[in-house]
Amino acid sequence: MYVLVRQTSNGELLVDTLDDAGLPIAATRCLTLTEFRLFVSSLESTTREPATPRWVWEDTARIYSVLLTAGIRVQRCHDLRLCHVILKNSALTTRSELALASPGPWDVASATTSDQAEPRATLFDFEAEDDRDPVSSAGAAESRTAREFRRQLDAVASATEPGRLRLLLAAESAGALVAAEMRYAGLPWRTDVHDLLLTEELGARVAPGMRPERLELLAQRIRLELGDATLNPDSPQELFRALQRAGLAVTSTRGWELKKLQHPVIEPLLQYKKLSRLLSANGWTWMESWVVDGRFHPDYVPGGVVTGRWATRGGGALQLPKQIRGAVVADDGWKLVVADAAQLEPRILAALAQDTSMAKAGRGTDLYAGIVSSGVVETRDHAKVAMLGAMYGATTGESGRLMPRLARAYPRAIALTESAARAGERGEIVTTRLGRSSPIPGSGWQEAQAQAYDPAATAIDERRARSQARDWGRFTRNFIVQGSAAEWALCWMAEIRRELRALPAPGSRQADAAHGALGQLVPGAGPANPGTTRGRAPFDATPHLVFFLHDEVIVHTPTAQAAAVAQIIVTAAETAGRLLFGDFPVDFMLTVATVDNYGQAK
DNA sequence: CAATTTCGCGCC
DNA sequence: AGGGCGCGAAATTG
Repeated sequence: MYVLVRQTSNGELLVDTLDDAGLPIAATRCLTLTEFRLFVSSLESTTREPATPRWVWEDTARIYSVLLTAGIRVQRCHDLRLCHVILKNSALTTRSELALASPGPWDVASATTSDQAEPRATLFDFEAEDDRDPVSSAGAAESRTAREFRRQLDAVASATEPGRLRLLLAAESAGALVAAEMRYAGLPWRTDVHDLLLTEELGARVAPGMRPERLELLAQRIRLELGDATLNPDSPQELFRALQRAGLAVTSTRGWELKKLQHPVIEPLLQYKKLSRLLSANGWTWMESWVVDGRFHPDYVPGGVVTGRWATRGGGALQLPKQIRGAVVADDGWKLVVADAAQLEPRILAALAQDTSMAKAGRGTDLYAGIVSSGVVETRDHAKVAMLGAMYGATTGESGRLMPRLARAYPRAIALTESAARAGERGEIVTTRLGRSSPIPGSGWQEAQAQAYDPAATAIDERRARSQARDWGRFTRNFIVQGSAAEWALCWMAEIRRELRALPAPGSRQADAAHGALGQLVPGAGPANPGTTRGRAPFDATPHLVFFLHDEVIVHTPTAQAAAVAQIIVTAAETAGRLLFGDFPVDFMLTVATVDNYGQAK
């Protein structure tokens, strides 16, 4: 069963119950949030999967944040905006009505800021009456939203491999739920620990715009070594000129270039860059702007990257430097279960290519170590560099030299990456395991290629065209692996989320009920970080996902349930592997750590 | 002066 | 010396 939900401008919800074909089976109802909460709980508590309804809406980021704030959680959804993008571009649905239609409102770039729980104007900015499609075959009452949903169902049903797309759309939508829930719950963050870490590294906190002591001392050493008393080491231009004057033949001020040089200024300069980065990216200013009531609430953007990876907006959540991960501390009586998929992308590649030799190298062990013990290369480092080179398209250097050996040992895997690269060089699209396709190269790219075939083309034209073609080939080469890995990760998270919700509470029912009631009714009740004043949502008292980073998750859990959580995460990885690759014998190994703070994990 | 681009570096 | 990002400060442009 599907239930289509639309927000009106006055904060009420329009609800349509739909059959499996997406056609309404009852009149539209208009519910307040309170009425809707009762509606959801009546449907979700009495029915078990797969009878549980799938909630269909335009934009999870927008509507679900409102629901979460009202204490409403759902099990499954279909995010029309995210699914539209997939179906519009997928090689599996090219002949569908949806893909063939000229660009419409569903194709506009999402400007969703999901900035807090206010119901904003929706895509169509509709009042109840405006959202009607007069030409709909289902009758004048069918909304444009419902019509889009039917278009999506049709596209899937007529697809080359509907099963894969169905899984992809479900996983993408589940990811959107997870993203909204993680943003809502937030990552436990101890500002006092963060401050301590910063003070150890940089010196005591100073006013914004000032340099903390250790940074100032380093700046003075740099000025001394370069003989420039007024040098501002934050200015690449000034620094570049000062280095030139000191006789250092640099082409930039990048750290990796400086590392190769011998000069007394190099050591303090590299140190300065590192600390300066810490201060500006994750210093006290960051802490004040992004940590609220002991939680860091990044805005995750599912589908924010063309490959299907997530992006984030605000706070740089996908780049939390290792230096400050110690500030991510579990609440008293709680633990963090940190899990990351070991060598995820090579394993994905092995399965994509059905390369049993490569899969075997990773069975029950570190995949790179397995490549070494198979005698392909001598060291783990070589195995890693070679594999990364194969997936990213390295042609030169050490990685390039090792490639032939990899190609001999794993011909199927390497052939797959090569064919993806060749397709991209020809301007063709490539497609992930579940059916997400790469974009068509832009008009500039295509013109440059066409121009190179013109009889009047110069050698420079040809060289530029070849170089751009290779660039796009590296992109498509990586796309199939990165994109399929993102799909695996979505399935993994969706499974974790589902199993966490089904986890029975430990101990007596009374204890659990008391805990839940306290958490719900008493602001600040329950385990809390120092400084936590926010009331806790009901589900915040049970294990829940708090962080995701491409191939890594963190679950915040009461200590008593940590072991069960770890088991759920491991089992979910196996399930995700089967969902994507069926019986193909590839292991998706995890490193799992149950810790008090994120800094202790690996 | 504000808006936009570039640089450099953090993460996977 | 290769893929994907986001961000802050400096540098440049309008």
